[in-house]
Amino acid sequence: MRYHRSDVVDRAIAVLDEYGLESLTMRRLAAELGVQPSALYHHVPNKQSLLAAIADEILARGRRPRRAGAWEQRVLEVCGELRDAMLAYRDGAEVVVTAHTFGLGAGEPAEELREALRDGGLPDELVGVGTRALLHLVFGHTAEEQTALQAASAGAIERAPGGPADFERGIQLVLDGLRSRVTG
Amino acid sequence: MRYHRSDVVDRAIAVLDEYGLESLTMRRLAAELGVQPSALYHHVPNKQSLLAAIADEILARGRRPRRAGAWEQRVLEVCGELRDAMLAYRDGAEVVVTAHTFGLGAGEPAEELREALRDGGLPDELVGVGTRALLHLVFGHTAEEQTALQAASAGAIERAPGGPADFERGIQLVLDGLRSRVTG
DNA sequence: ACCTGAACACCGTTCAAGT
DNA sequence: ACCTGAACACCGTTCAAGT
Repeated sequence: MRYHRSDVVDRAIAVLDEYGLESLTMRRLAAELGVQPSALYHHVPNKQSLLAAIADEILARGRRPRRAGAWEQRVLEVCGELRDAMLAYRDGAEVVVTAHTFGLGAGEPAEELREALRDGGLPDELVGVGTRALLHLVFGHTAEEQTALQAASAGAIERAPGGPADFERGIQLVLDGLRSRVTG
Repeated sequence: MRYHRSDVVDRAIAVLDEYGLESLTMRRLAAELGVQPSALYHHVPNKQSLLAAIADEILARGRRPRRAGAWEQRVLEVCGELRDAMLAYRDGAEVVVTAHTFGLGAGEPAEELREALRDGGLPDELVGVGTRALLHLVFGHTAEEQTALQAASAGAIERAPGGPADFERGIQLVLDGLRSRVTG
């Protein structure tokens, strides 16, 4: 059987979700596809770019139709969508955050946030600062929440610090800061 | 010659700073110390805990005397200290952020931020949300800034999006959000 | 175009044995 | 207590050769 790049990415996400990031090796993925490890390099230049493709696909799968509303509402919607998308797969947050830190992927959601802030009437400079702040909050919170969730489900009964309520409160904090500059 | 745990951590930081995180292997570190790889396991239980110890040490080395001042000033001071500490070593941000995401280390700076927010008269619930938001901002911004800096110095002449000015603006955004709830 | 087979240059970690 | 030597069970990636 012959595979395409998307088959490789899809199967990689399945392996990630079932066995975790540390088990997602090129050799393991190849075995899962019934193929030699070297065959993967016909579909993907290396592991790093495969991980970037996985990150993009995880975010793409989490996309939801946008309900119109005030710009603050749109920001909350985009941030919530990002969080849900990452939490939908085991180690999803780690993969997405790592890819983003190294300048790969997550360009689309950033653009959507940027637009919302522009619609809010913020000066260009604040749009950039605000967008980055929101993304860092979403990524940081979700990564922490996911490791806590996974640790809890693995038996280590820790406190659950995050959750959707704390998540929204953090975003609201930044929104308040932004609002105080457009209303002031 | 016989080593102690702190010698191992110190040498690991030196290797990290000179050759980068991807070159910091147990085998490489052992060679650097003139010792067999297995010898390291007498000083450290595994690589993960070594990385956690490195993260703690990097933050400890960045500690500065605290100048008294308003609580907002103290927050800015702590955040700036964290950023500088991470930027002081190659891949320092990645090591510290990863350790923090997995629930290891960075407990001390979190406590200091928490105290500052309490001194600001914020209700307990906001102290928690605010502290986490500030940490995520600092970690996210610094990680991104460091990869950009290192990519730039490696020849890929990218734009420098971060820098201390953008950093402070992001923190100020959260401070504004917090202030709007204590003054309101 | 896509894949196999075989190799290269590595990893983290364990464990009996030495001093 | 600290270290050696040797092994175990893996990695990512390359490359000539096949179809």
